[in-house]
Amino acid sequence: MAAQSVLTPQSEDFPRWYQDVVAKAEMADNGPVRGTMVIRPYGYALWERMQAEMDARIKATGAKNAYFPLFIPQSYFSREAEHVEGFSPELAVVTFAGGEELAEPVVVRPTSETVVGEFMAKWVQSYRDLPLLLNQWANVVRWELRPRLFLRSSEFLWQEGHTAHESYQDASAYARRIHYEVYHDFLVNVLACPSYLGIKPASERFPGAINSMTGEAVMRDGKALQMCTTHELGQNFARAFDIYFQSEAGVAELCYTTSWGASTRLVGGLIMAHGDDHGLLVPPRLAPVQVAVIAVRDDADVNEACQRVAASLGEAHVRVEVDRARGSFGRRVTDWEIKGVPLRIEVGPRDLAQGLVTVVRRDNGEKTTHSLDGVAGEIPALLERAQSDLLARAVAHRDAHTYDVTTVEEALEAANDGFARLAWDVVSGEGEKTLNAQAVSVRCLQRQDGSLPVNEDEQGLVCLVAKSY
RNA sequence: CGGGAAGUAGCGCAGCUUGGUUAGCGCGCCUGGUUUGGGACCAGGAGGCCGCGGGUUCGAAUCCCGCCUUCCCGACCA
Repeated sequence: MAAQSVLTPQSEDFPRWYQDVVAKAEMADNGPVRGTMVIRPYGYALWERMQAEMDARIKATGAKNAYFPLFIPQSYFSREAEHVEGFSPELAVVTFAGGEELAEPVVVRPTSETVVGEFMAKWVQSYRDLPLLLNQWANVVRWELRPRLFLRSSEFLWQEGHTAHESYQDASAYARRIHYEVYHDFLVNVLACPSYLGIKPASERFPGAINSMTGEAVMRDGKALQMCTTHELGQNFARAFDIYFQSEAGVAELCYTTSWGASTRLVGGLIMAHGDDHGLLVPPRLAPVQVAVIAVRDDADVNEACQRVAASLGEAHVRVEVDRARGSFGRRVTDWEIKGVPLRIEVGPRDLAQGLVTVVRRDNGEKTTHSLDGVAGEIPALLERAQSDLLARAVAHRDAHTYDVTTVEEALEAANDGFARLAWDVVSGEGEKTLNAQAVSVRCLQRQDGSLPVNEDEQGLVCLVAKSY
């Protein structure tokens, strides 16, 4: 029966494969306005799972959710020189509303440091009010020149954290905590995406930040994708928005602030980090549907057995969906594969006659036979094994596509297939320009042991360079 | 925003070069039946401002101009 592949093979045309997956897995459609995106239920379910996992981690660091307005006075942006310069080109500005020209144009938020800063200034009076740890789940708008579903849309969904602290040390420590305990932990343990953590070189820094940290993942085609970002804003925004507090000694002092975000781009990252020619591959801990219980035939006994298995899985807190036999078996199997559901339990009359069902792993195609009564109990362990195998595969892929080199020329060569790692001294300055001219950028700087530097001034740093999305 | 490609049914495409009556095909969709252990089959059926606007012409999917959108490669970027 060997059907022709439903998706364009990755090796033939990776961008086309990506679009095929987005469409065939029913994740998203282009919106009517350039760069906008309609997120379909399956795509949104994936995002909701990401939200749930990240939200729990964010709250565990002590931050609380709040919500700030979509519209920001344009004047707020001019208060921080680098910020306005960095964001001006991609702002959407409302100049006309309620039937008339507005006295002051209103910006549709591209990020909320400014408006949050304004209110932090109001809420922070004393050192006792610090740290102030806020997060919001919101949409933002950036008028991007080259949109791609999930990876870069004019409007996207994200979380943005904003915090204010007494000291540089406290702000810096908290930012690093977010980077490790929220983002890195989520990326590794849920998304199974082992990304490189590092700091951005000055050229790639967030407008207004004194330091930007990033998590850079390796996609299946070897390109880089920034999965998250954490900024130390120093006192830049505190100064611009008068975020002062009175210290224990009774002196007015400027706060240190941070901001950090992860967006619906992660859905694109999920696709490109794990997907294969059969479609998406969703790590079990993330999957909105972890197990599809598939009725091979629309038969009373089969359906009853499916319901029983699904019910026991539900009791074991496994996210499960039953696929009754409406349509051909092969078609339904293919559809679940495209959506990347980690496990299928196939229930058919032949197996059932012996009290058996078949379990199939999406990641490696492995089929195993289990007893109808016992299968539900074995699923959690199978899901965990699939999760760790997926992570191991991603680590191997990352390592296989990371090349230690010594010159800018070698780095350029390596960037055709992945990341190049080399001494930052070699690249800093002219080298970075040379790389940029070939669409290769410095993704991040690390210490030699892979840990996060304090800043770019540290000696002996290495940089990871790659082509990126 | 620069360079390239493309917009014809939900999706993928043919038709356009050389303008000419009711615009085709495959998949999908609907109805009925047979099916269902890896994208099923038969029969019948629905579905089109040929991206939008203007122009040329007796006549435009087809030729010309403008715009919009999508895709690829860059610059901007989560």
